[in-house]
Order: sequence, then structure tokens, then C-alpha cells
Amino acid sequence: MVTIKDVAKAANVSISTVSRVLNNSGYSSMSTKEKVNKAVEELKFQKNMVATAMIKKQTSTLGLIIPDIKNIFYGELTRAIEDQAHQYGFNVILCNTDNDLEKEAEYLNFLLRKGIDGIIFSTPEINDKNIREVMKNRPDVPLILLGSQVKNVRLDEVLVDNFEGGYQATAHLLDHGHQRIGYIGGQKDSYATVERYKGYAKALEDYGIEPMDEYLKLDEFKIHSGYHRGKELLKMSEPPTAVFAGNDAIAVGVYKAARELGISIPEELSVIGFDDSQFAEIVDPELTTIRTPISEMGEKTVELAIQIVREGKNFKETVTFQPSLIERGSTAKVNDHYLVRKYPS
Amino acid sequence: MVTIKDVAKAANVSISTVSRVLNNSGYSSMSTKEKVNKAVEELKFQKNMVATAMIKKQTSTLGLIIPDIKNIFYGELTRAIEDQAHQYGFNVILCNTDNDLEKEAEYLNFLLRKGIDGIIFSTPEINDKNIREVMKNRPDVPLILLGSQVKNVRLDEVLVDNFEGGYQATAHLLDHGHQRIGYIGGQKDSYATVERYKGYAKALEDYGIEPMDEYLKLDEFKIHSGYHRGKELLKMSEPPTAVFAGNDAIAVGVYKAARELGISIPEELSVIGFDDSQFAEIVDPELTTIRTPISEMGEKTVELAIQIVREGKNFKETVTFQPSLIERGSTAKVNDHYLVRKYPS
DNA sequence: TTGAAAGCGCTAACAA
DNA sequence: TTGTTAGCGCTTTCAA
Repeated sequence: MVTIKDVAKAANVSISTVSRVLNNSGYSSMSTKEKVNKAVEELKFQKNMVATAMIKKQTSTLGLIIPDIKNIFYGELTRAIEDQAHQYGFNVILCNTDNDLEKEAEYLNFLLRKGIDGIIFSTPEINDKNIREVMKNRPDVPLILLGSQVKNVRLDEVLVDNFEGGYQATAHLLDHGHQRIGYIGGQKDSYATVERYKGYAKALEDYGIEPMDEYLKLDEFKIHSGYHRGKELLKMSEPPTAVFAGNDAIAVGVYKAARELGISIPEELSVIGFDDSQFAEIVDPELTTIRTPISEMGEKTVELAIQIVREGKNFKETVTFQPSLIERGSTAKVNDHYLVRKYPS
Repeated sequence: MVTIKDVAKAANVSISTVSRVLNNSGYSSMSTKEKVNKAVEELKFQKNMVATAMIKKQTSTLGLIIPDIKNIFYGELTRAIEDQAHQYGFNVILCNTDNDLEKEAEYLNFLLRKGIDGIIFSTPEINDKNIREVMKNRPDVPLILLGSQVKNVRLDEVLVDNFEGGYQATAHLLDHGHQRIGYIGGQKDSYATVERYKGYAKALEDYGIEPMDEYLKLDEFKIHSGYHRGKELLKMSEPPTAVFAGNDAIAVGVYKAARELGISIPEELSVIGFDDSQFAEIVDPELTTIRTPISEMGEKTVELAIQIVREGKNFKETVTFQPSLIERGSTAKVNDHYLVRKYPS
């Protein structure tokens, strides 16, 4: 390994001089600069960042905590984050926790000991236990929440307006004449699940409809959840004519359930998703969904994180992005014929 | 920050004693062990891994180079790799290159300077330029190829038998009576594209059919490629009755093309994919595909990498996994009626 | 404008 | 069984 020492020897200067020209700090004459740069090139010297990290206490790496990178939503989010981090000269260490708090704690421990410069949390169920622990023991490490909030914890947060999204989705369905609208959410304690539900309930209320408990199902933000809960919904004696799925994966599961039951979308059942992930354009009919500006949120999060790292202070800022309705083929006017056929008198 | 020094002071021993009990190396009496451990607990001491890395020249982190984590195939692969790495106490730094050699070089540079212990390469088009550079300048850093081979470079490799997979896929179609079979591959120079094509061609040959250039399309391993190339294929005056898609994403694109042209799968067109990714079970009908044992390959790769890191030598081993046919609903017997309808006399 | 020297937090001889 | 000491490769005073 070529070190600064080798460069110093080759350039016939001291290592501190080499360091100075390498970092463009302090003074150095043009001629020594040239000498040093020449030696650097000849020896193909690359500064060892571990040594720098030890002194500066900065590693130019961020930790990213998510439940599962296989989940397409996190794939898109992670890509945006990694790209932006790369722009700023940072690397990201990926941590998949499966929402397991112990696993999360292990990762946290590792990240902290490796001296990462900041941690981005993006898990649906954020339990404050680990977060509080980190805040207490390592107040120097920037933490940023992406997509979720934690009760009673004040941190920088980047969110999508889930309430608004839930409202838009439900209003869209109501505007198409649907009255029996199911909601299949993710984890019960998830911020997104709760907020989207609130938007859903508010829309129903505004349209003069009482939310029915039977139409409310909570599970996980996964395909199989949508499938099972969707089946439950569709097999009811008075099934909903439309389903607001907590995310696109759940919507995909609902498609599958409907297919198996011979129910066609959107003729007999309208489905609306959330996120506008890749899934939305793959299914047939293409999925009407609420777009979460995933990339923008990822980018903003990294910018915030790096700003905090550089300026050394949390802003305790909350940045909220607005969702938007993307209308495709999975939602349509409620079909009275269907109602008649399934429930004659 | 609590350091080993603080612990030493609290336990009333020297720092080397603390280091010894921390690492369970050398001798130390039961009583001092207890003293030290107590101090460690009280102070909540965590060993700074940056300092250790500097001395040991090991960071317990691996670099993973892929084209794009948004791509569902790499999501699954990355998850398997990260999990296994975590098992061994390693972290992984994610690098998305978009197959851009310059970007790849940048990442490589970073990883090397950060002292990562090994690099896993998993990109379809592996150009040997960057790899050779690393091998030359940093022969001490383990490199492992996952999913691809590079000409004239001998490295540890973990592969799936692409030829066999291509053969199986094509034979399956041929067994169903198809004679006009299209192949839509990924990047022209990609190892997977080429090997799968060879398997395809060999199967045709074995069944006495001459491969036709018009039925061969190459693009990228992406949905839109499958869509565009699929349309080209399906709009031919004598279109194929079956398509072997180079991967599941391409197959999804073919579905879309078929849908737009009013061609139904599998009645009028059989489609077979490759990988058995999440996409396969989402589409309707579910996709018949060749299963690549993604998780197993990811795990094996990490095991190899860590073995090399620990034992300090490359084995130059090639591990090949066997693919398998997963039959679902997208392939069926060739439909003579269709042929007649579309080409009367 | 440059160099000597101390030190980041830890490990590993070596001596005691 | 323990402590002293010399580094790992770099940055950063401080003197010169």
C-alpha cells in the first residue's frame, strides 16, 4: 500500500507538506505542489480514508435502515438515496431489519461503532426504543426519519402527506359513485396506515357515509396481505364495490383475490393503490394509485442528512411532500348492474 | 466518546489489559476480566471499529456493485447478500452503476480507499477494464463475480447455468408444439444474454429447427425492452407463437405488447421468462419461467468472499447453480386455430 | 513556506 | 499475568 510517507520520500518533502497539498490547506509553493502531485501520480497514491476518518471522525458514509430491499417501494427509495449520497461523495450501508427491533438494534450498534456520519430510518413501524437509545447515547449522530413519525420524538423528518393521499383516494372512489369502500392497510401501528385511514374516514364523512368496521382490514404492506384481506372483503355478504389498498403491493394482492373469485376490475370492483410503484403499470388493468414522490423524498432526506453532518446540528425540521392521484384503469363508476346481480332483492 | 482509555482508568488497569479482555486474546486473570467488563458496562463502552480497521486492515464491510437496485432481480439478490453478510458480522455498501464504467470506477475508487474487505460484482455487462485495474493495483482485495463471467479473467465466480436454462425454456416451448419461437435477450455483450441464446439455439437445433434471425431481438433486461421488441415480433407477417424472454421483466413487457395487440396469453401466444422473480406471480396469467436460485447464489457468494477475506487467498473457483423450470399459466400447446385465423391460406 | 511532533483509538510485540 | 511502548496513515498545531 502506498502511503503519504512514500509520496513524501519521492517528492523529497515532509509528510505534512504532502498532506497540505493533498487537502489544499495551508500554504505551499507552486513548485512543491507540482513535485507532490507528480509523486502522487507516479505512485498512484490514494489517500486512505480510514486514517482520515480516525482523525476527522467522519467516514462519508450513511446508514440506511429499511425493512426489506426486496420490497419494490424500498428499492426505489434506496436507489434515490444512494444516488444522491453518491453525488455528495457519501456511501450508504444498507440494513434490512424486517421490522425486527433486535435486528435493528444490532445494525445500529454496528453503524455507530463504524463511525457512520448519519442514519436514515425508513421503517413503517417505528418504535421509539432504539431511536431514543441512540439519541441518548450518541447525541452527536444525526438521525433522520423518512416516511414515518415517532410519537414524542422530535427529529428531522421527511414525509408524504398520508392523510391527504388517503382522502384523495377515497374521494376519487366516492366521486365514481362508490358507497361501500373497503380499506386494507398495513401494520396497525404504522404511521402510514393510520394517517391514510384518517384521510379515508374523513372523505367518507364529508360525503355523508359512515365508515364501517367490516370494511376495515389491517395486515402488512405486502401482496399476500392484499390477497387474504381482499378475499375476506370480497366474500362478504355485502362486499365493497371498491377497495382502497394501503399500497400498491396490497392492491396487487386484491387483483389476485378478485381474479380467483371471478370478479373483474374495474367493471365489478374498483381498486386504488398508494405509492405509484413499478407494480402499478404491470398489472392489467393498470392501477389507479396515489403517487408518493419517492425519489424526491429520498433526495431531500440525503440533503438534510448531509447538511446536518456538515453543519453539525439538527434542524428538527419536518418536510412534507404532497401526493397526487394517478388515474389509470382500475377504477370506474360503480356498476349498478353488479349490485343487482349479486344481491337480487 | 468513551474510549479504551476511560475503561482502563475506571478499571484501574492498563489499556493493553483492557484490549486483551475485550478481544479475549492473551492472558488475563478472572478478577481483572471482571473489573474490566464491569467498567465496560458502566461506561457503555463500544469499541471504535475505525481504529481497529486501521491496525488490522479489515473493516468488516463488503462492497456490492450492481446496475440498479430498483430492478427487482437485484433487490432479491441484494437482500440475500446483505442477510448473509450480516450473519458473518459484515456490512455491505451498495453501489448502483447503471452499467456505466466511469461510475463504476468512481465507486471502486471509493471502496478501495475506505478499506473494504472485498467486492462483489454483479453486473450483466462486465467489461474487464475496471476489474483488471483493481486486480493490478490492489491484488490484496478479493473480487467475486456473481452472475457473469469476464473473458480472460480468472476470478471466483458464482453462476447459474444459463445455457441449461435457455435450453430448458426453449425445449419446453418446443414440447408444446411451438416451432416459431422468438428470443428477446438483454444487452448484447451480457454473459447471460449470450449463454441463454446458445441454449435456445441448441434446443432448436436438437428439435430440427433452424434459428431465424428475425426472431432474435436484443435490448436490455427491462420491461420497456420486452414491450418494444415484443411488439416488433408480434407485428411480423409471420409472428412467433411463443417467446422466450431473457428475463421476467422482458416477459412483462411482452405481456403488455400482447395486450395492446389483442393477443391473448397463452391461447395465442406462449411466453416464458427467466429468474422467477416477484413479477412472475403478479402477472395474469402467472408466468412460466426458469428459476434462478437467487438467494442461494447470493449466500454462496458472500460465503466465498468471507472465506477469501479470512484465509487471504482467492480460490479462483467457479460455482455453478442449476436453474429449473417453473411451469405456470403463460405457456400452452400451440394453437393451430390461431395460425389458421391469422394466416388463411 | 516548510518540517517536527503529537495524537486519533486501538493492537501487538516486548519486557517486567 | 500485566504494563510500556511503538506504531497503523493521516491531520494539525507549533516552531522554525
